[in-house]
Amino acid sequence: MCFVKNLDASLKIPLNQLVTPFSLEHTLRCGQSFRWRKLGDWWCGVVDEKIVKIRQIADKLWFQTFPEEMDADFVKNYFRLDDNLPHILSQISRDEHIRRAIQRFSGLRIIRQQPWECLISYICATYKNIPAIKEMILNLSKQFGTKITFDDYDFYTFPKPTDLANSDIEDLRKCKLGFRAKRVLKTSRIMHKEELDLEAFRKTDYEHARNELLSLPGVGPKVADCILLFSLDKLKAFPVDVWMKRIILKYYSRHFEPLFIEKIRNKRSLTPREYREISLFGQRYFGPYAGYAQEYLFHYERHQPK
DNA sequence: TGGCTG
DNA sequence: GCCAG
Repeated sequence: MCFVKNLDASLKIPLNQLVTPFSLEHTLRCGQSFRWRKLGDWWCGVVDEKIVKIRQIADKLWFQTFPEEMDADFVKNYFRLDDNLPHILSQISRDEHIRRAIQRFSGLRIIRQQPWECLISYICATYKNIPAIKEMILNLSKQFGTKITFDDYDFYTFPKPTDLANSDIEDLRKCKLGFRAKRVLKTSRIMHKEELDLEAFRKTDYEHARNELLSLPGVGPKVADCILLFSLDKLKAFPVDVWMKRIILKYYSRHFEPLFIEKIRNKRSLTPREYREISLFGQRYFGPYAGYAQEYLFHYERHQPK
């Protein structure tokens, strides 16, 4: 077990669970990111060009990065430890359903992902489940990224825009992207030409950033909201997928017209108008941190026995 | 509103 | 879940 070296080789981040509640496990298992796997006691992921190896023991976080050594601020930034979670949770704590989810998954945080990787990941996520998405992202990284070996395991960095922009559509298809290949290629070319500055959207408002994202091939309302929430600091974004629809039908139907509920009940996907109505409800009902509410409800419902 | 890669 | 028709 040479992989599990002793903790002395790691940096420590003490967490005061009262002020900074955090659960690494819930945060990495809730399906927002596709790049982490658990090896022994450690979670391992690729962030930027670094391998990050991290574990939590009670109120302490231990981590190492490779090849570049990163400090605690890097980890704090990635896991949004700067969010005032107690305050956020008190804000979204609107009813018994969300309170149950918060209790069950306390410490779950939204991750601050890299916008470019997040963009491509959620274009790929269209009409796919989480394991399939993880596989696509891994395939893309193996094919177009850079291999880094750490603790006897191989990791691959996520390809740069130029790598995908200059790729052959057939090679993208081989990564099991299917009809998403064309969308990924087109969007990569736009990003490669730097026609859109994703990072800049961190500072602009939600509406503006969203409209810009919607201009990209493969980015509709749901994908845009995921990118805004998971990588662009737009915590009011309220992505609506099949799970969120189920949650609305199960717990929140009384907030909608009966006719509306009937319409969405039996069909597979929402029209843009229906999407908008549910998403706006989420933002109105849960407030400026609606995205956090969405994550807690989503993760909670996915763990409910059918 | 249906078709889409496997 | 997005996009073409």
